[in-house]
Amino acid sequence: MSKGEKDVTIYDIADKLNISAATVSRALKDHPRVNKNTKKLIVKTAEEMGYLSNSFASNLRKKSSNIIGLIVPRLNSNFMADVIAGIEKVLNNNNYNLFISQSLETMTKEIANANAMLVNRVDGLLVSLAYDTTNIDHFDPFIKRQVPVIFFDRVFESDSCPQIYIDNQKAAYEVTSHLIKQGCKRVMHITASQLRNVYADRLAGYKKALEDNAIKFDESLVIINDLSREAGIQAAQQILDMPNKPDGIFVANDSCAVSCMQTLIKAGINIPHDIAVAGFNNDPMTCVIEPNLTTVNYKGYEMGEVAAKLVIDRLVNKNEFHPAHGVILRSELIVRESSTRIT
Amino acid sequence: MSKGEKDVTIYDIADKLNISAATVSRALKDHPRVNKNTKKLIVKTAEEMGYLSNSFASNLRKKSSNIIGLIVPRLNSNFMADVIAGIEKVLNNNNYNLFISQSLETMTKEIANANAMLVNRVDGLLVSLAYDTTNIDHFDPFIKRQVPVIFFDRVFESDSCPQIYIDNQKAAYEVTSHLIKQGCKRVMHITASQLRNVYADRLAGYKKALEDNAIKFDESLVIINDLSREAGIQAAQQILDMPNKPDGIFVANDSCAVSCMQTLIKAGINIPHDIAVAGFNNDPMTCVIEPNLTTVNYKGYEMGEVAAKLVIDRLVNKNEFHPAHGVILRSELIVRESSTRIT
DNA sequence: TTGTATGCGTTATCAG
DNA sequence: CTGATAACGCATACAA
Repeated sequence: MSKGEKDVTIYDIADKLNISAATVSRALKDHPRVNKNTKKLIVKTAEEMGYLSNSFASNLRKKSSNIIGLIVPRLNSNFMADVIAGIEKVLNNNNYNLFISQSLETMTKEIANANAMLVNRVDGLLVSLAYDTTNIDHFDPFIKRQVPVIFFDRVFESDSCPQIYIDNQKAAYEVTSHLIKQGCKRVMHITASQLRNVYADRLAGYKKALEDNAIKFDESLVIINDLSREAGIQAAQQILDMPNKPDGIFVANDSCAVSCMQTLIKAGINIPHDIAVAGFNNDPMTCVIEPNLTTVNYKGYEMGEVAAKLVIDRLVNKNEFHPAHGVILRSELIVRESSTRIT
Repeated sequence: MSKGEKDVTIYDIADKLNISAATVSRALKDHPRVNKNTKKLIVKTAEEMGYLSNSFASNLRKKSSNIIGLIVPRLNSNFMADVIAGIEKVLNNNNYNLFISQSLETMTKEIANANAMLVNRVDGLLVSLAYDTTNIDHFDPFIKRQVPVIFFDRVFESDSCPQIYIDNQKAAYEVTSHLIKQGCKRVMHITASQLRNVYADRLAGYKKALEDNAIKFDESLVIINDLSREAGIQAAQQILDMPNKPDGIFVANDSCAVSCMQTLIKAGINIPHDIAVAGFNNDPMTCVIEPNLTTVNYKGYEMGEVAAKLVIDRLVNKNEFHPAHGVILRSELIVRESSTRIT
């Protein structure tokens, strides 16, 4: 071991100042009952000696890490970036750190991530679920240890875990109704794993809108894929092969909607006149594609803030009764040219 | 404290089995010199009792966390997503965990992130610098403590920190030469903070290409901004106001290039015929904009892998001499319609 | 306001 | 192969 110098501890500071380590510890934690002058002196010498509190020891003693874990399907979306920014702001303001990981949409990796969070003893966990997660047993160890687990966006019904999300059914209802109002008679819906509330609810909202407009639900107009760019291209090809094409498409996310649109346009389809298209999420890409994509906007930043506040609240008021179990946030339909037939 | 049950420790397991805690510890760490049967028994009872190793204690004892820190300017780019995926793969295979944070392009936040990493005692640090970072003093504490710090993409010249990047000057030279070959006489360059190698080098490559083509460098054809979407729009407006417009633009990233292009097109400029445009990074957006954007591609995944391997190597071969100080990765020009005038 | 003493849960050393 | 024991560095109950 060629350690340059051994780490400075509170004992080293205590020795140097001829006081007890306890006083040093208290001073550095800004404990109220310690003499102002000695406190100042201790802080100063600690600085001078290059002291760094050993979080391992401190955590061991306090049995808490001040770290919040975050597990999301993917990091590289604008929505998730906003969520994380919101979470970070709140956590930083409350002296917590954030431990981030992504499941890449697989339950296997989600479980691995959860285990890493467990091993590293996060004080709380914020989760948005992967596509194929069928159960949430991997979060049981947290619940058993009283570590709050909070779901956001892609939630899971569970008494032990608060949930934060938007009214996906209502949003999808609005999108579909809008397409119908624009004259669409055969609206297709492209979405993802029905295991996830966000996609199941959007399908439900789509169905409800059809029903309310006296349009019979047609199973063959629903495509379930992974909403990737490639899946959008494939879906478009499938549509192009249909003898009786849809005249409207509601895609459950923007990037898939965009690649689908591109492929249709290349094949000579006029959007919105032959087929009107709408997406979901209000990704910046929606304003790059021509015609600009109609979509649903909801604020990730706010969702992140709410999630972080909620976990902190659980941590601070550990033994209190928490009535609020779910928080529903606002979303809004943004109509653009990809679906505008009537002006 | 209403802790459901106290955490199970190796002592609890030892008591139950009437053996020593030392043996339990060894068995759980798969130490070779422990009886196969007792080992099996210990592992089984640990499982049954819901034992979870206390990483605080373990880390304290071992003086290492098996956590690698990662500080990046932003998480929400495709490039960074690839980098992170590469890092994660390598780290996971080597039993390390990843602690991610973003500086949001400010040195202030970068310093805060570094401090968090320090406090949480990461074993190594991977960094891509923020726009306005003027020095790397905030990484000194790591170096002093022999914690390896490795820069990638946005690097900083420093003897103590290995660096991984692409040859930005060469890439920019190729882009600029390409535009010139397409007939551009007045190529504009839009880039960001010259504190960062990636932007300084790209400007240098741009200048070199001009020089080699006997085009005089014109200060007024260089715009330095933050390469955001908004900056792209502003730059376009500035261009539209110019009496003597450029006939080519090389933008140092794709999202700024795209918003700039959009604004120009809306104003009636024909791309590529009035102005040819090229970006940098090969973001998916480049294939959404019409005409598709010429750009430079480089593999983030690979860069992540290399960075992670390097940090692990430093950790494993702690006291060895490490000759390789920098790694330069490959990049390639991808020509698309936004810059194609000659076919 | 300060000091003393102890334990947090592991791992490593040394002895058997 | 196993056990006893001593750190690791900090925070707190209790005593002064």
